[in-house]
Amino acid sequence: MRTGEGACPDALGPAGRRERSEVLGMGGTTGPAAGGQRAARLRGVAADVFGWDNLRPEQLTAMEWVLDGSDALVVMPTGSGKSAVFQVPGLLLDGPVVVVSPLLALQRDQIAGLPGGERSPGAVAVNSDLASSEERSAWKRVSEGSARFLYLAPEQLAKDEVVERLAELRPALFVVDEAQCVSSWGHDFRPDYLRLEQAVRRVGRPPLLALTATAAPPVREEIAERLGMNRPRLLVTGFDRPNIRLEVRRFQDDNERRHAVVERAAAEPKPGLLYAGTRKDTEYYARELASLGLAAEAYHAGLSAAERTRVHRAFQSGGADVIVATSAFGMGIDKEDVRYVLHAALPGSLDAYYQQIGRCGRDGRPADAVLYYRPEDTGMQTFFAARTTGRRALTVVADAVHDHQDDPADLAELRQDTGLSRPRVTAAVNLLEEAGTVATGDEGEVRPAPDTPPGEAAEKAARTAEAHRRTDRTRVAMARAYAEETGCRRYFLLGYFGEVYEPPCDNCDRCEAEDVTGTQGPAEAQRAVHPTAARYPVGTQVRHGQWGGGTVLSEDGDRITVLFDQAGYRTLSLETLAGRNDLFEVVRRPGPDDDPR
DNA sequence: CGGGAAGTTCCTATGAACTTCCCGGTGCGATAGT
Repeated sequence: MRTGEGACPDALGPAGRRERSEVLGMGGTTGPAAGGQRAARLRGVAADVFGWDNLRPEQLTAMEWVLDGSDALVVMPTGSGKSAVFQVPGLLLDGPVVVVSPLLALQRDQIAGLPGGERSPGAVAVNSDLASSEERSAWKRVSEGSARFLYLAPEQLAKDEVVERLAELRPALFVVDEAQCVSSWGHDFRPDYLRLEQAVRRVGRPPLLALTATAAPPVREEIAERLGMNRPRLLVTGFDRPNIRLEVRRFQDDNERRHAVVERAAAEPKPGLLYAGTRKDTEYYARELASLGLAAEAYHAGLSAAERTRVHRAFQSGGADVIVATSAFGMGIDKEDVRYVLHAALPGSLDAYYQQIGRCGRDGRPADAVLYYRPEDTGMQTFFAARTTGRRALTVVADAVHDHQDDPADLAELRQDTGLSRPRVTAAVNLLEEAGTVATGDEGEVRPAPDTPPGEAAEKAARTAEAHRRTDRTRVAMARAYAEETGCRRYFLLGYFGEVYEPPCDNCDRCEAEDVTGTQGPAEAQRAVHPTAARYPVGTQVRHGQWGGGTVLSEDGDRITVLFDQAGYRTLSLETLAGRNDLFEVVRRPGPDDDPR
């Protein structure tokens, strides 16, 4: 977050976002707390230590929750002072604050952004970059209290010695920053994200605070559940970014698409971001744009650390016109004046898409988010969604857990027994545990559930993995549905994030197309753009004979999109459903005071 | 799941059409070698 501007971070104003916050009781019962004295103390710390003279009401509310010791999930846009929510109350708590953050570079930036000198609240990061003497001194600073904030990647908390040290220090607060990673990375890529609950329990179960800029309702629920939050309070500020113009261009031919992407990137105001689907494509587009005279740089995880740092700096300092990147680029970027985000391929989910396009137009001035789409793009995303922990690994790990029945093994021992890599063993245990066939104890030992033979355990875990695959595939399907949407794109996108929105937005290609055609459009399209008479308003609770209970996310012409609790996202044809009360029924229509999730 | 490079077939041309095979995104931490 930005510091040193002498004011509280407040990006909501300039960006023109709707300053609507919702305090949603996911279990908690109260709205903003009244406590004037607590607010005064928080304001004092904000002003004296950080130099922020104003706190926004949302920030203050969340800070009071933290001070109260409640678990809380806060969804706020990047640059809106999210970090302040733990930094300010953290200094009023009795004990160190653990901050779990996914990238070491992000940890470095945050620590560097804290006030220095005498007023420094003190912050250290412990990770594999440190020499052993540096590591010792970092821990010493935390135990002496000269460092209040301890930044860790989730992998650190998989180590017994780290957990034991922390347990002795009795942390006063446990923060999970970029908490969407729990859902997006925890299942396979970085499985230690799904073991944070164990770690929190083992360090004395301090109050939990999860922070994220982008999380659709099912992601929020997964974060709360996976972290083991206790009746968490939920604060969500408005998602809409009205200054970002939404557009999708559809192509049959790949070469035509490539030309169109290059032309657009070259013609748009600078600077911009171009997301490509593969590393190879980032190099291709960067080369093409460079040949047109643009300062274009490719960025992906295959580059050396030095090269990545160089490109990152060039972007931040304004020395690059366009960065052509894979999804590796972006987290922690805080640049105000990005004018466009183009996608040369369909992303794997709208969660990823919204996060990526959210990186333009932070100054509130007009910006473009354009998706260049081919139906074939879903192929690669479906391929990624299909990869998961295999049946073989589940069987081997379930057997190993069972063999240790009388002398339970921890993850390190299971790794030795099975010969599988650390992430694979962790992912397998996560699945077995989610399926209820093993349980992890307070010492990190993994025990089989009573009366569950290993074969059955592996079978159940495989079914759990299959359910995750199905959900991932429905996320790809939703990204595709956005690309093929015929009504207002903002309405569709915000519906995905559980936000009620009244179209037309007049700032997307579909709304503009309707304006041009006037009343000549087909009745369906008219209804899609002006669905004031929507038969199934956003938030309507429904029940489907095959897919069970769900929530309506959007209505587009003769189709509605529903998020089913078990079956994921589905698009249903109203024609098919007409008169089939046995197949489909409305359980509850949203009222004015309803939770719009 | 789909694209693209490399290999194979047609059967006696010097390329075109087909088949096979491999590849595709995110980062931590630890290890091996300078």
